[in-house]
Amino acid sequence: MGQSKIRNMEEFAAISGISRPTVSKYFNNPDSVRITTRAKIEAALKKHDYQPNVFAMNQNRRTTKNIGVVVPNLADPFFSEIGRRVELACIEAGYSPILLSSHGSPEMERENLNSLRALKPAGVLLAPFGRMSDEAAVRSFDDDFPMVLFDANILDVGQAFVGTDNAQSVDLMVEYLCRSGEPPCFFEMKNPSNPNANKRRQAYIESMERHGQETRIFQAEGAGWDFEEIGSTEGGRFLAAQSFSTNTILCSNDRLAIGMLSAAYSMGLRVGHGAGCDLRIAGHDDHPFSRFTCPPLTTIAQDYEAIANRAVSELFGMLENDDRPSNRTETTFHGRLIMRGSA
Amino acid sequence: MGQSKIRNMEEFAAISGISRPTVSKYFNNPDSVRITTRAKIEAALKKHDYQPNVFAMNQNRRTTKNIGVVVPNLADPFFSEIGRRVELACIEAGYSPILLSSHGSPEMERENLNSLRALKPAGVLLAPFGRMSDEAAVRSFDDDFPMVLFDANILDVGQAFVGTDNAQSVDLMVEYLCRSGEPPCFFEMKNPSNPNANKRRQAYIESMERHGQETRIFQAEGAGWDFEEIGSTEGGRFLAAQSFSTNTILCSNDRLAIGMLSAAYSMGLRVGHGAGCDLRIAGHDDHPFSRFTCPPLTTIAQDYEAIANRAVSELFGMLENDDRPSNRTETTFHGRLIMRGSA
DNA sequence: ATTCAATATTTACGCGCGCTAAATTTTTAT
DNA sequence: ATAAAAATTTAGCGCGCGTAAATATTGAAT
Repeated sequence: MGQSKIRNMEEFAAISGISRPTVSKYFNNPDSVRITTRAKIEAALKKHDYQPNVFAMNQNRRTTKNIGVVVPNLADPFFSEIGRRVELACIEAGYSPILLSSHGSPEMERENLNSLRALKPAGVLLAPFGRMSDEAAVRSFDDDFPMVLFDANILDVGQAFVGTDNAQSVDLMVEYLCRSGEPPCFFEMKNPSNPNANKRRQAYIESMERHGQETRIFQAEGAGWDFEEIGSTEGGRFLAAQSFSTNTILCSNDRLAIGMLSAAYSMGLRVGHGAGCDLRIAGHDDHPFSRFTCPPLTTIAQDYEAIANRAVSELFGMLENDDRPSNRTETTFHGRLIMRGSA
Repeated sequence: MGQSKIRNMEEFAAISGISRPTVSKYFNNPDSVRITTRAKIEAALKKHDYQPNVFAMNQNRRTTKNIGVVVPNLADPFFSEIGRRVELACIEAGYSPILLSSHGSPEMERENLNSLRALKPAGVLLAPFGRMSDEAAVRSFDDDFPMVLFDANILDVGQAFVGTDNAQSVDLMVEYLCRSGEPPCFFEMKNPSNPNANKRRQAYIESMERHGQETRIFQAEGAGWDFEEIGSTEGGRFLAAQSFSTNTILCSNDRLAIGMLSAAYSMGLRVGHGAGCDLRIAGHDDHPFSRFTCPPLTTIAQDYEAIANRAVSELFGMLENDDRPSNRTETTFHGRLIMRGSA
């Protein structure tokens, strides 16, 4: 392919022996032109490799092929992993994902949404901060563009929500922990950065009550996204003070758990469910690195793949039907219990 | 700000009592118009909040404000961290970074560069795969756009390279390990995904020779980006077979080290430099999670901030002078030895 | 007040493509 | 073969802005 330089669609159309509007149709949808003309165009394409000017296209089209993908923090492996999958699914579907991280700052989430406006996205996939999000900004964006929320829900925002069923997943863990040893204490941040934390606490409470157990919640000070640090420092403080009333700790997420594992190690506490162990620690999310902690972390696996694919297909469903269904859907996938050494 | 809806620059110019081209000049560079007209424009801006259409701008400008940022794998915390910093530095400078991950696939690196072409980027910051990169594609891109390489170098590609001085950093570690205990074995992948690996091996060899020590290199099978998995499986295999000829292992990077820590733990080996320890393990990079391994990982910290900032400033230097200096620069920053529990 | 160069603004045109309506051709169905 | 349907072509406007060249304005020096 490709030797001569073609300036624009006009020239390319001339070369391929087809009129410009038809060539334009072809690039919008190759199936919309007659098979023979399609062949001609593609033949010319092989010899001259031309592609339409993106800016001119986007300027004149009523809708672009851009998909905004906004996550709160790409430095968190959870979001980099799910963001990655969402990105690939968009490409697969012939769209151009634009991946934006808010770097842990709700304000930048607002800025990101604002930048996206200028790109006239066909739709947006947003993993919001939740209650820390600028709700007015998010709602306003929702009014103007097709939007699907994932990971964290906001009441009535977006045409769909896709995430994990925290009630189910936490119950699974609580049930396992109660069955296999002492009932779990719950360790979390006092002011969690992620709204799932609240659902998980609630799920813990309900599950413990269902098992006839007393709830024991321990909240760490500190804000931000340095979860391991908080888990290590604050969790270590609780450990040192022997505050936990059982030997089993369910952490609100894996990153806190990793921090606590680190604290326990440094205190010489032996973590695990075997004989001679002092402590059981469990997490939630099945972070990419949880398999390699010492001991490996018992946790709940979120179905990254399913969440990403469903979020994308929900959005593309709206796009292709070109309507915004009045019935907002909420899809939650079950978590899977991953039993490893730590609990 | 902002009640009425302004369609285009024409309307906005009318409202502010200035001609459209002057308004256009203003948006290109507010300082380029007379102070009195600038005041008028900004007054109008306060009342009507308008912003120029990005697509129309980019179509007609000879150069956009887009900066392509391409990294091999955002799922690797090293790249998500350095990518993050590069991104922020670009925004700071008034440019629009477009962050693209190649998801571990050199082929997608080529595709990413290709997609970038369509966006007429003002410049590109590329962390290449190195020898696995499609060198022709990278060079061709280099011909057409200002480009700065970071993390991994390719001979004579890009107007500048910014990275870490592996010779210095590895030597620092080797020196420390030799001084404080048995000389290190070197653990790496046989077919490393990252070109720095080769430099580090070379640096290890030279440093060991300088210290009058015999070099001992152990290479793991396996390819791809699941470094922890490889470190755990293959590293564990070496450990089980007692292949290592000293009790000290320097891993080519932290992720391999994390895997090996995991293997050592599962085998009941005690890692550290204290009394009663069986093994010392050290890494390289100071991954965000290395502080929280068990034991915490002794490693070399790369200066993420400095690398990101320098790469960006090298690029913007070229952009603002609007010339491509003939003298290609290579900047490497020193690594810092981070002594923690593991070695 | 006048002059003149420096600077700012306006005029005029072009970028590359989407979209539409009407005219024409080609294909499909009868 | 013929009519109906579908696809293509012709023609042309519009999108929102950048930019070179022409013109006007400014302010300092006479």
